[in-house]
Formats: sequence, structure tokens, C-alpha cells
Amino acid sequence: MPDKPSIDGLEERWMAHWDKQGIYGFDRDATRESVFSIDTPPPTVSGSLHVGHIFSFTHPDIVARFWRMRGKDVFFPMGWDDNGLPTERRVENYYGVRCEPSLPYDPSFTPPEKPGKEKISISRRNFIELCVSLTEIDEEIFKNLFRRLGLSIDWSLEYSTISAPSRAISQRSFLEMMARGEVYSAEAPTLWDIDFRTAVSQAELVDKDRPANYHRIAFDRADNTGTIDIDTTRPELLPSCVALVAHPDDERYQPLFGTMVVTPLFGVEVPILAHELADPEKGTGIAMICTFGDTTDVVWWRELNLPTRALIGRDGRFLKADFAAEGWTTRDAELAQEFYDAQVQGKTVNQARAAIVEQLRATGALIGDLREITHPVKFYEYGERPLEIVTSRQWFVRTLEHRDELLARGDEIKWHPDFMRFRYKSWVEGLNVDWNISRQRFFGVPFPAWYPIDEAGETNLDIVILPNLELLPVDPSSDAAPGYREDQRGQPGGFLGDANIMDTWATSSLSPLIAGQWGTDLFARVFPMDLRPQAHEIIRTWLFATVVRSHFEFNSLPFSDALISGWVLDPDRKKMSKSFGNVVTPMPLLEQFGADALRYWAAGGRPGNDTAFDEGQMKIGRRLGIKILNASKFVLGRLDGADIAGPETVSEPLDKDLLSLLAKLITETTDDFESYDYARALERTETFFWSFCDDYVELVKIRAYGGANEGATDSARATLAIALSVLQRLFAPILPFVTEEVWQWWHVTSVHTSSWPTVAELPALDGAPSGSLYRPVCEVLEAIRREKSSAKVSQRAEVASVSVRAPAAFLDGVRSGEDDLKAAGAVRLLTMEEADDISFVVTLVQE
RNA sequence: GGGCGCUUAGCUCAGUUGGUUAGAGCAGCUGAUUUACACUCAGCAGGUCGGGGGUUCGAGUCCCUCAGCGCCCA
Repeated sequence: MPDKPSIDGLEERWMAHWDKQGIYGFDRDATRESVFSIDTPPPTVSGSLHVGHIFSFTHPDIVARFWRMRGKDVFFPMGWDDNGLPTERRVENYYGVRCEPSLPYDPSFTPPEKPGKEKISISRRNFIELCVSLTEIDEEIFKNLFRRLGLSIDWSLEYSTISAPSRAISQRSFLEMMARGEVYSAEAPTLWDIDFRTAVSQAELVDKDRPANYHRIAFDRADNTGTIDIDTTRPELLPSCVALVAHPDDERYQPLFGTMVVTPLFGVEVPILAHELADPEKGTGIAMICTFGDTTDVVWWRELNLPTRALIGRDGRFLKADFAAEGWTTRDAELAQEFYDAQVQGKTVNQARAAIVEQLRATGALIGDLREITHPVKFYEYGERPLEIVTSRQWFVRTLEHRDELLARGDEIKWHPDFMRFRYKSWVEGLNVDWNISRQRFFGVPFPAWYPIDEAGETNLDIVILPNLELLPVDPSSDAAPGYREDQRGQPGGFLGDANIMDTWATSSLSPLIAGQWGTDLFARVFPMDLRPQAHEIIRTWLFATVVRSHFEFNSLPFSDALISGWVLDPDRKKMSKSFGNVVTPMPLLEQFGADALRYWAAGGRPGNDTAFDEGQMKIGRRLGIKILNASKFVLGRLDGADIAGPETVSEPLDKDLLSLLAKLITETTDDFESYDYARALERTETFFWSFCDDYVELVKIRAYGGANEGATDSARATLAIALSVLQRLFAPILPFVTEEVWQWWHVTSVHTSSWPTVAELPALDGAPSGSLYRPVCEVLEAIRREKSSAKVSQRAEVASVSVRAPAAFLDGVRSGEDDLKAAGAVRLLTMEEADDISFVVTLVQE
């Protein structure tokens, strides 16, 4: 025990010690019943580290530490989500490169020190190599932070979502879904980002409010009896128009249902149809359906069996169109073609809009002025331009037809806090397309699939060649299809590898399988997991996807409980995010306040509660740590090391009463931790601890030094020792470093592998109501202090007399601490008199 | 448009199933000072519990309603 204990430098010392002792290692022989398993969120390492990582990873660590002390074999792995578009973007910006799949591999390529003005095009393999090497560096930085924070991770269980084992598991799960018919490929309208040139899924959409203009356009009725006006924000899609639509109850349009109109400029005949999704309040109440302007168009197209006239290409420019083609009834195909070829084809959306609007105005089909509006537009979450919907071949997981089962799974989860179940429910209820898991990108898990090329050189996408499980992981763009030679790639009679990669969530949703090493004996020892800790913004992605995969693969939940952390808000209560520029980086904070102090702040964030970044709380946490050091030093200094007395030594009623309060604290905090209310447990423990230091320790200080009554001295010492031991352990899950420090002053093993305190280890209580003695004593002590404070004298100043008038029960309490009160308050005379009300008269010794 | 949260002291938040005079910490103010701790201790002050209505012997807590903030879904 040091003379001057210090809060600084504890992290380094104890981390090294824990590593050496391997105290957080998972017992590979543990049975499922004895295990508490955590499906740790694999952070996206290409994102920047911020204080939110401290916040949200502290929470599961507190839970892990609690259950470890409760005797569970805690399975607490760590993974890194490195595959996916965020990493690609980071590599592109970090090195100034761009992936160009048509380029050959350059084994001698080294990236420039600093990114140049122009992006360098490199091969897919070179690009992926950069992704791998950069994520390794990023992962090391994250790992350092998490170790410094004291997360009780078993680092031998570390994984990454792009590693070979992860790829093998991801591909295996895909193949099993194929075999069960849960995944399919189809040519379908696809949400498409024209900059990243990839499909995205519904879960990756965000609505952004954007200004737009309503254009009122007149369609001639086919029988020349007049015109129908529609409002649209996307007049450029006029050549893709396949119908007009109004609400079936809309009396204005009811007579027109089934009749035909003619599109302006292009002269294509389209029907007027009825559908509930048409909003009578919006514009003129009748809308044009184009293939495809938005997701509602897709619904109309599907449900009304409309033709496809998709004209926007994967680069966001208009494709070729043939107005004389079969299925198009065009009044003057030649005229339409001429205008389209000259003004629309090859143009971007904005260019085409300008040309079409100009022509509409010239022909008089544009009615009145444009009307400015602001409306929500769908974007890919990382995208800069609105999504388009293009037709492409993609892999889909069947979620829509399992909606009811998936909703039932959501009900089965124990959510902390409970109201988070609504996030899941409303998401599942709002699903409108199957889960698209294929991406036209580079750094991800490839689909284990090839397609045969016939003798004529045509690829047959309807025949999928799949590998055997023992070959996994495979890369169809470098591994030949089973039964083929590499030189048959792309040749007539040969094969073609599937060039797509999987969505990041398609792999990270297998985190329980990856961390649990599916296919080995470990898996059954940890699955289904006990806990999924995560942030609420990824309920619709990671949590939902994990439930889907586990439902299909095991017909079970992947975890029983979900612990949802809130956000870290800046002091102005705005969400911390890179784009706001209000992100706080954690390392300087760790250095300034220490890990325990940051954990203290994080522990104040109840499940689901957004929590303001607050250095004040960190200071308080640091102060608490210092107090624990000093209080421990004092109490342990009162005990002669060797003869720490057991519970049977506690003889004084006042001491027993204090311990009865401690028993209550143990019961309550244990309940709190079991129900994931670590914040409440901390609050109770902290309150008890400060009162213990300021009141109890002060009261028994003199007695504990030793005096005439040996039994009373031993009783005080034993009580101090018991309380200290319990308090150190109650704080341990939240403040692992300082509690380890003080624990090892009097124990040879770690506090983190000690057993959680129980009421049973305390002295048997006499059944007296908790605090009935201790509290009156504290009240008298307070009265004495108050008097000294208002007289502006030292707390050590002598008191001539204290007279207490109170009911008998209160006086019994005071009597139990009579000697302690006189010693602690420097009181010469303490008198008691029975009365109905409580009152004190404190008379100081006159100087 | 539907849903979910939140609104309590200057600030950050507790307040379990309705029950004495609504709590804590920080900040503020007044003091104390060397035998665990100035990285300390004691004390004081500070609130119409977002507004309105209702149920009840009794409402921060339950019901209705309005307002503001935040988020989720469409």
C-alpha cells in the first residue's frame, strides 16, 4: 500500500497484470448453462474514433464484469467490421486511389505518401490489398483505445468481418439459404446510387428534405375530349410514363378510370388507373406513374401490372429508347424519337429536365408557373445525389413473406429499455422490398457463385454453379468454377464468376456465428447469445438482419436480450457526428481524467437514454476514484493486516445496523445489475459510500484506533473491513482500475474474479429495522456539525453539551452511538429526554 | 400522417407500484484546515415538478388535453 496513493497510471499497470494473469480469458470447456455470452458490436474501423465508442462499449463491459463476478464464464469477444463501402471510401481518400476492375494487378504498386490531386486508378486486387492493410492499422488504434478503457475482452477471440473465417461462414450461410430457398437472384427495380454505382437496400435509405418544383403538365385525352393536368417534380421522366393514377374514391377522376391519355412531347398512349396510394390532396390528385421515379412507382408498377420503360442508366444518364417498339402505342414515333435522341438520351437527369421543360413550355403543355416545394427525397446514407431506381440483377433474401414470424421474433426479445421494441416493429411493418444483399463494389465477401457460358458465348444466369462447403471461402473472380479450368473463364463453353460482393450487414449479421466459431464445439457453448448490446440507430440494420439470419438458420433468436445505448450529445444537446464537427476524440480525455472517470460518466447513461457529453461528470468520477483510494488506505491502515476479523466479531448494535443497510444495498444493486440498470446501481453504491466515509467512518474512527473496550474496537474494525470489501466489489464493474488497485492491497487475486457480494457473507442480522440506530446517530452528528459550522468554528471544537429530546425509539438509536458521538463530535456531555418531537440543543464550549 | 421518448433547482439528472415537508451531484454562497483525503471537510441557499383540466382523502407519479424538443416509421 503506497503512502500517497495516486489515481494516475493505474491503467497501464493493471492492464499488463490482467493480460499476464489472463483473467478475462473464456473457459473453452464451459457449458452453455454456465456461460454469459455477449454479441459484441463490431465497430466500423474506417470511421473516426469518438467518445461515443467509450460510452457504448462501457455498458456491455459493466454487464460482463458483473456476471463474471457472479461466477459466469463470460464470453466477451471483439470484432471489427472492416468490409464494405466505408472502408473503400476511406482508402480512396487516404491514398488518393480509385478501383478500376479492368486493370491488371500490379505487384509492385505502392500508394503515394499523400493523396495527389488526381485519383490514381488501380486494379481490384491492389485496391483490396490497400483496404486490408489500412484496416489493420485502424483496428490497432481501436484496440488500443478499448484496452485503455479497460474492456474485459478476451482478445484471443478477436475477429474481423473480412477475414477468411468470416468469409467462409458468410458464404456457407449463403449456400444454406440457397438450399432452403431463402435467397434468390432476380432482375428487378433496384435502389441505385449513381455515384457509387451500386445497389443499396431499403435499410440504407435516408430521407433528406430537398427543394423541388411542381410542374403542372397537361395530358391530352386520347379521345380528344380535353386534357388532364398532373403535378410532378420529375418532368424528365415523362418518356418513362406508363400510366396516370388517382385514388379510387376520388370523384373527380372516377369517370376517367380505364380511359387513355397521351403523353406530351412523346405521344405515348397510357391508361388512367385507380390505386389507394394516390393522394387526392397532393397536387391535382392525379399523378403520373413512371418506371421508375420512386418506390411508389415500383409498387404501382407491380400491383397494376404495368409495362417497364426504364430509361435511367446506372450512371444516372438517360439510356436509348425506341418509341416504335412493341408495346408502345406512340402517335408519332418518329417525332418522339427525334426529340429524345437529340435532347434526352445520354443526358443527366438535370440536363434532361431542362430540355423537356423547355419543350413543354414551347408546346404549351406546361401549365402556369413552377411551384416551389420542399419534399423528402430518398438518398443512400453515404450518397450525395438522390437515389435512382434502375433495373438490375441482384441477390435478395426473402424477408417480406416472413414478416409475421420476424415480428414475433421481435416480441420475443427482451429489450432494455422496453420501448425500443417499437423501433424494430415499425421497421419490419414498413418493409416493402426483400433485402437486397448484393453490391456492385469491391471490398466485401464475394458471392460463391459462377454461371456457365454456352457454346455461343451467352452467359446463362439462371444456372448457378455453387461450390462445396469444404472449398470455402472462395473468390469467383480468381477461383475457377468447380469442374472448370481457370483458362475457361469468360470463354464459350466456360464460366463466369459472380462479380458482386455482399452487403456488409449480410456478413455482420452473422456476428454470433463468426464470434462463436460456427461449425466448432464452441458454438453450442455460447449460442444463442445472452446479450446484444448496440446503439438504436442500427436496430433496422444490424439487429434486424441478425434476427433474420438466426431465424432462418436456427429457427431461434440470436440473443435473448438487447441492451440499447443512447447517443452521446454535445453540450448543446445535438447529436455528435463528424458532419457537425462536434466530435470529441477520446484519447486526450482518457489521459486527462483516466479510464475509470470516463466509465463513470458512461455508466450514468441509462439504457436508451441519450446522454450529454459532460466533463463535469468525468471530474466527479475521478474524484470518486481518489476517494476510494483514500478511504481504502485509511480503513486498511486500521486493520493489522493479519487479524482481519470475520463477521462474528461484529458485536455493537450500531455496527450491525450499518451492515443491515449494507445488506439492503447488496440486494438492491444486484437487482439493478440483473435488470441492466447499472446507472442505478452506481448511484446507490456511490451514495452509500460517501455517507459511509463522512458519517460512519468519522463516528467509529476513535473506537477503531483502539481503546479500553477491546470488543467494541474489534467490532468497528470488522465492520469497516466488511463494508470496504463489499463496496470495493460493488464498484468493480464500473471502476475496474481503482477497485483492482485497492483490492490488491489486501488480496492476492483480482477483484474482477472475486465473487459478487452477498447478504449471506454478512453477520446474521437481529431483524431490527435497517438504519433505526444508525440514522438517529447521524442526525445528532449533523446537528453538532451544523452548530459548529454556523458558529464558524472548527469541526474539532469542543462541545460542552448536547441535549436530545425525541421519542423513545429515536433515543434508543442515539444511545447505541453515544460513545462514538461524543468522540467524533468532541462532546463532553450528552443528555437525552423523551419527547413527542425531535429537537437538539448543542452548546459549544466558550473560548 | 402514424408511433415512441423527453419536459423536475442556474446546469446534469434521480424520483420504483399515487402516501409525510420533491431528492442528489455540479455550479453559487458561508466557513473550517495539517494524524485517509485541499484531488478535503462542514454548513447554507435554491423548485407553482412545461401549461390547462380531471380522478382521488391525497398527484411529480394515473386519465384527458394543449405546447415545445428529440427520435423512429411512412
